[in-house]
Amino acid sequence: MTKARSHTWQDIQQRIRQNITDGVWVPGQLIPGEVTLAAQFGCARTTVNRALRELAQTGVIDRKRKAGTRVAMMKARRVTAEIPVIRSQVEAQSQQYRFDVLKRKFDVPLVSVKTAMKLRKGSKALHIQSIHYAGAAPYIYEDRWINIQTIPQVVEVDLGQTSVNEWLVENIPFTRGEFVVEAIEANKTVARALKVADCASIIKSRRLTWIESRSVTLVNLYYAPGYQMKFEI
Amino acid sequence: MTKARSHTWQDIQQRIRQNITDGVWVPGQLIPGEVTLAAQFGCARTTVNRALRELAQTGVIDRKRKAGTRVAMMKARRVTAEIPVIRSQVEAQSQQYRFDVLKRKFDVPLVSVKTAMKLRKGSKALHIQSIHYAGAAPYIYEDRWINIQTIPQVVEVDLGQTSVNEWLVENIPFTRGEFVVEAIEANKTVARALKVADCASIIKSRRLTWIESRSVTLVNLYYAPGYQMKFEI
DNA sequence: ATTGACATTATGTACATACATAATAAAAAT
DNA sequence: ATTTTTATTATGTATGTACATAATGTCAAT
Repeated sequence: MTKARSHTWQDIQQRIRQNITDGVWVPGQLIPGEVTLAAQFGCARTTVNRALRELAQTGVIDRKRKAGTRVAMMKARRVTAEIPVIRSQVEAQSQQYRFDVLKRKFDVPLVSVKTAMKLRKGSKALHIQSIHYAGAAPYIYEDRWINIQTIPQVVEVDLGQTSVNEWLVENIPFTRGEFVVEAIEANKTVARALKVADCASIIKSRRLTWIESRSVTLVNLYYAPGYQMKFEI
Repeated sequence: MTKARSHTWQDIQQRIRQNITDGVWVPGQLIPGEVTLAAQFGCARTTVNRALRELAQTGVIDRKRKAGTRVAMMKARRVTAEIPVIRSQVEAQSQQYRFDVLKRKFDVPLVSVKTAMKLRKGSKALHIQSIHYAGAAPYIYEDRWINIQTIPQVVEVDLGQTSVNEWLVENIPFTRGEFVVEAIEANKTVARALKVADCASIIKSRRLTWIESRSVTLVNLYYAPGYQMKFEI
């Protein structure tokens, strides 16, 4: 019996992981309870609990009260990505960042935008269109709507200096939302903005964020051809 | 003084969140220490710790020993998605799932594949190409390489019954890897497989997974036009 | 002024204990 | 046989205590 005398939850977690990757516990199988494991590893139950809790969070195991803990079937994999502000993305490639605001205007949004953002009938929203450049080349074309009911302060922001995006992430600290990615053929507007052919395949992302039940902003981003979105598994 | 007499870490977390969204604590600001907060909320420090720990994990706050805790500047947003097995995706749309294996063969992979998977020079890998259908329509075209050094058992699997993907997720429990998404124009092979025009814009994803330092599989998926990939923020 | 030793401090963790809660199994009532 | 009630059990959480660790500031030695 080798005694690795470290009872950090990370160590316990590692040993549990080991049992799974080594096939000691196979997917679907019930693993020993917390008390048993604690005794086995010679640590407190709370430590085992912490180790298991984080494994459940990342989807390696499934836990249910009374039913116990079993190795996940992994019907789904969780992928995650850090989506930095565009400036950082560009500068990370050691390229010069620059952006142009093409339009900044209060508009009555399209019905699709209005319903998505739960805007009141007839109310206007701030509509901003801009191009982000990496060096001389267009990098991303941005088409954004902002709910000025939720964020009235945004009206005062000087867009010559900071992009709305950066202003928002620095001043509106906590939002939730959805992020949808699809492939499209560039339409005329987008093609002209990104300086690509009309039928070019590009990634479009659509992000809608909320504070509580109030929409903040709806952003459509059109990425220049060749853009890769990277995730971790 | 209203006393919400619940000291669950979720409640404490909610109240801390509230302070951030309400602008009581602005981005970059140092917030009170754990002991202070515990006294304020009338709970144990460990409970505050749990609440703050999870907030740090999701990137709402930044913590450093001795330096204290401050509201994050949110330079980047974390997005996550559940990527289910294709069968589940199709069946979730209440459509019939079916797949065809076009090719299943041991090949010496291209150099790009070989280096990405860290395969030994000249060694073969299992190469599988298949089409996944949603109802009658092609849904995803799959081009996969499997490292048979890592997963020798896969050679025995009957591909008529279960797709390799499903077999892998059910039998190889714990892998890490990367997942890259981009927009491409369908080439001849893909276009024929998905029954779309040659220049059609489609999403291509490339997933490479590892067990420890041994590659498991490299999968290129080509999604039918219109496919949307959804993430949570 | 710079370096190094040391104290200070806020977060991080481990543990024992106690109780809460959800899901299940067993027992009782219909 | 079916439903309802009750007990059981494994996970989930809260707390006090103790100590670990990393980062910072302080003060003395050079």
